[in-house]
Amino acid sequence: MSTRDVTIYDVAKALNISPSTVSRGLKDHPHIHADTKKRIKAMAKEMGYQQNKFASSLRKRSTETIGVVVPKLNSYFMATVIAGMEEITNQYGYGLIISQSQESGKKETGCLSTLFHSRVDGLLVSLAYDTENIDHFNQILRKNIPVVFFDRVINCPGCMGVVIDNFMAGYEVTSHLISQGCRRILHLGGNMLRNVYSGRFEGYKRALADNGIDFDNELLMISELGNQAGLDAVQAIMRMKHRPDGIFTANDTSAVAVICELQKSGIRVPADIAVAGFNNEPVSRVIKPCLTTVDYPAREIGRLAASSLINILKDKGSSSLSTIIVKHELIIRESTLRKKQVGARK
Amino acid sequence: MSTRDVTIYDVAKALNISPSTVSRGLKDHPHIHADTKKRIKAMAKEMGYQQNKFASSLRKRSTETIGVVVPKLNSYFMATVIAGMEEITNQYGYGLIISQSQESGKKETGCLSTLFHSRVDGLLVSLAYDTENIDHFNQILRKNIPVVFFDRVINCPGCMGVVIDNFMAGYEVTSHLISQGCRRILHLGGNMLRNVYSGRFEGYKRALADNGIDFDNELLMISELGNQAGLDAVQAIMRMKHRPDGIFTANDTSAVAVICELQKSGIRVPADIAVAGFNNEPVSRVIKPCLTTVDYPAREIGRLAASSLINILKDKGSSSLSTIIVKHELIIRESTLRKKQVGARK
DNA sequence: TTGAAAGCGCTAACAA
DNA sequence: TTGTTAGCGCTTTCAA
Repeated sequence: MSTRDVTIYDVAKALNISPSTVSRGLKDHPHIHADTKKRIKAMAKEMGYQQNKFASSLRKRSTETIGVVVPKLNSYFMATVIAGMEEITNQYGYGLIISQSQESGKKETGCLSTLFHSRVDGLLVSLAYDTENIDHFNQILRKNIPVVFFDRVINCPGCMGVVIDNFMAGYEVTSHLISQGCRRILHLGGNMLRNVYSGRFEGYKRALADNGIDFDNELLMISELGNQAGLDAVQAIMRMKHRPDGIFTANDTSAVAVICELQKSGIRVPADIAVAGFNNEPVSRVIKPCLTTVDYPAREIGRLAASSLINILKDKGSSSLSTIIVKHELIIRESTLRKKQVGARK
Repeated sequence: MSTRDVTIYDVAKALNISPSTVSRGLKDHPHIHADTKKRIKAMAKEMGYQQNKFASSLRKRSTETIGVVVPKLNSYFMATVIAGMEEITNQYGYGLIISQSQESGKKETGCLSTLFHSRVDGLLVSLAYDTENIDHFNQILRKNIPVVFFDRVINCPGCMGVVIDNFMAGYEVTSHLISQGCRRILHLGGNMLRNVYSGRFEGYKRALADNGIDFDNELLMISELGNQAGLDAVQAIMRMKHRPDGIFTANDTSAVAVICELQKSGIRVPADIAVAGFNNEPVSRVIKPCLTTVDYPAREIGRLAASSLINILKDKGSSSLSTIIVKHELIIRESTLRKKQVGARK
């Protein structure tokens, strides 16, 4: 191909010093004379030296690379989380390898294996929809590669997690619906293996209980929370003899689909049925009526997950690993406002 | 940390053969006896051998890694393009490093430099909104690292591009608006340095001309095509003495913002003003009226870009580099249907 | 068909 | 404060 790269040997020769001194000088080793450092850096720059990361990784047995596994990339939430991660990792000189599990536990296994073989130093993971256990992490955990989960976490010895309080958020959404006069609230939830969905559901149940409303199993629907799920849910609702007067869906995508379909069926939102979603995706402000939802501090989650991981990587053996809970916010909009009151709008 | 990795030396020792034979056997070198290969592979598997990519990269001076630079990750379009790329690159054993320029030419320079230092074998790039030239590619091009642009391409000696026919798409959208009785069509466009925006604009102009409508400079607005741009555009429209009867925006985000704001201002869509967007993002089916837009074959673009790059990488010197044009499709929905006719709906 | 040996570029233990 | 030296694990040329 092209001309060979400049190496520390070339720089050393040009300066008439040894390669190791160059290596040390370049990374500000304390034992090198300030003048020498200056000369080394100047010469390196002049000659267009750039470090060969493979040689370095090979030697140091560390890659300065972090693997990221997300269910999908196509949400505003994920894009923002990743931007937050990049912000931190770039600061510390780490690179990011991003891969999508496409919500499939099987593909997630593939992603992990690829990242493992790329010898990432650590992992940032949000689990796929249908991941059942952490067997596919064994290989990684055995090697003591640290893993920080975010958003969709799982109980995993020695791993950290960054989450919101899904229970509380679910509780708040449901309480809000109740405060708007809803008594039969349907919950459109996801796979209860995922903390985010079980948490929201438990919060929903507790809010019902705290308000003296019995939980009705007919009003719980589990799905993958996509567009189709929204349509199906409305079909089912239309067939009910005793329809709900409120719906709490575990994400915005399905909430939007539900609202569209309800409206098509001649049902008014929120007058007949109030609808609340989750995530505060931009689409929640496009749909009419605007969607009540829960906001996540996505960028902050990304930053926290990344800096936690880097802490572990630096400290090597930092113990007291645990879970970080960041705060969420209930965003009240028209889709649930049935009483003429001043709600906090956004 | 943990136990050392299994190397080809370990496998060789276990089999009482030489490391070079193991290396060859593992990659199906033709000169190795079939039996030996079988034994090598079996033993490697049994011992849990996994190749050290750094040693290999260091030696071969190639990383089997492809760098991807995109403006932003938060669209359905990009997520799908990337999924298409992964599909192909995984097949050929290449890894992907994805980075976001956040629509900034300056950050794009940073991304390229990082990827360059990671010594990617090739690059897949969609340019940032305000990138002015290809100076920041010099470093990469000088090293003969192949670059394939997609969607937002640029004229660059020796580089390939994968695009849709933006001119034709712009022409079709505008012609459609005209067929719906629009005569004063406003174009909300982007930076004309970007092929996608200049193409759409030129198509718009040509359609006007072909229908005997003079291009009116007052009806061209350039912006970054975000939410705010939509609001601003409507503000400006409201102040016009002679308002447009149709709007063609260069993306769906701004089209959606425009429709919301028009409706807030008491203007009916499409009766008073018809609105068409571009990209067929999912939100185009949420907004009411549903948005007329142009569909891109995102996954296909990703696949084509990736396989083109891999072809170059394999063939080493493959010339006749050029541009691949994939087909788009005008999706007609309610936001532009002003005449009672049967349109192709989707 | 297989083996020996050199070296990719860097780091770090040890020596000076 | 700087230098010497020995690898990290792999590929590949040359020789057998």
